[in-house]
Amino acid sequence: MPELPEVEVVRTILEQELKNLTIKDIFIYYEPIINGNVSDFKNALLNQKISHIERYGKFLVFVFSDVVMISHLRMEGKYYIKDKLDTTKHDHVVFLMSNGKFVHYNDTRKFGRFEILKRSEYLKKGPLSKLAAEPKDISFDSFYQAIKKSERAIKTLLLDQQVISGLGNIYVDETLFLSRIHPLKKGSRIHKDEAKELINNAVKVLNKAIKLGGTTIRSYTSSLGVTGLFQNELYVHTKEGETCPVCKTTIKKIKVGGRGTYFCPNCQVNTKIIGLTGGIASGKSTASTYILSKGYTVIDSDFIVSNLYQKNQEMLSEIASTFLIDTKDVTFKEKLAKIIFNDNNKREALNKIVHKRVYMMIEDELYKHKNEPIIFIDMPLLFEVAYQKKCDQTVLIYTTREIQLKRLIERNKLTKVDAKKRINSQMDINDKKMLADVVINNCDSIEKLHQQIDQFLEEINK
DNA sequence: AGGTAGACCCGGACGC
DNA sequence: TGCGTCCGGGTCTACC
Repeated sequence: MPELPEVEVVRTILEQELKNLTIKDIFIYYEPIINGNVSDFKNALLNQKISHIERYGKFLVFVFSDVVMISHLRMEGKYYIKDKLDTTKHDHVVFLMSNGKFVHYNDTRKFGRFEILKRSEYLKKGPLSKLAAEPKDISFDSFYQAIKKSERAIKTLLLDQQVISGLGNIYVDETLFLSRIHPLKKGSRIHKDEAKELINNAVKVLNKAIKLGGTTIRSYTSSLGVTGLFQNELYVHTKEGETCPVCKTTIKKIKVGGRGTYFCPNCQVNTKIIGLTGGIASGKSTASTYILSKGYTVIDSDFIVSNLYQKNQEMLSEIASTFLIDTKDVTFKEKLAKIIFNDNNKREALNKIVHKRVYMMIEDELYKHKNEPIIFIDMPLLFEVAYQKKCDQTVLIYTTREIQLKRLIERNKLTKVDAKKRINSQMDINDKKMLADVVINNCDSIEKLHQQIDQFLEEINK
């Protein structure tokens, strides 16, 4: 199956053999292989001289003076150059060249396609206009933006020629394996550093394959039927049931976007993200401490926030200029709290400044723990900021409003009025109950709380 | 509207 | 041998 490396080998050799030759005749044996009108196709090419041959992703482009012929080999397209017309069962198009040689296009499954476009617009119209750059040329930002905004599986994204071009099924599996990324991981969850690794590894995989394809091609003399040696160098693709070369775990096969997908379940983990939340004074911290003691990573968003307030000068100066307060003042946080608790617009403005930084730090934490199958994110305002869409599951630690109020007054030494205000600044706990996937009732003893958590942990590990 | 999943094309390989 | 099923790159279509 020709992928970018094979297509590049074919391009090099075809250009070598056909440059500056003129097409003298064309024989077409299977018409659907031509996109558009067949006689237009012939007329456009007859007596035209090949100036050179380009390649974009897996597309070959034969460039003539006024037109180009785009050729895609799809699954099994091959070119053979022969001294006489010598068609076999799967030859569908033959070009007679001005040096008397016959260029045979052979394609067992007839998936390949030809198309004629004007030389002046072939990059603006047709299949090449939508093609993204290939790994070695792609701008990191455009690639990262494209995957970041998508909820599609990273495997599907890497196969999408509009996201990055030149990678086929085999190369994507190999690239993901080298990058230690699960094929089903959502694009939006790919960390910046992972995106960099993906590009680097894709370049590596392709270069290696070009090298190996290049060595095979020398054994072919007049034909260009490229098979390549890369299949001997695969780590995971087609290796279902064999052991991972890194960790000896059995390689698994699944389907992603209808494509057979091979990966190592130990090296390539798709972390399950569980959002842990609760109303203020609902017992969420007790729960998260317990989960932590069971060996799970719990990312504490409150801790991240207080860290930002202590250390992130850039954020502090943004707050200072937005709210016109002195962030070096020891009572600054109390003053800020007062401002936002009485003004929804101001609270939103502060959230905007703080949240984007919190999310980035959470992503960094997730990346640090990317090999763990389950990670909790402890976030009091999870539903308020709609973070559930970034989680696989949400757990609410629930108590009644009455217990919440009582605990808050005792714990924070607040007046009833102030405690109520705090509670009211959050979403109603009963509304949260509706949004949560799992509700853990903490109206009773700590033992009962632990018991329910144990049960939950058992379930998610099934 | 824009993103996404699935059908489609085709014949060889493989399992029963 | 014969029949059914699977595979796959890019495009098209249908569906939210």
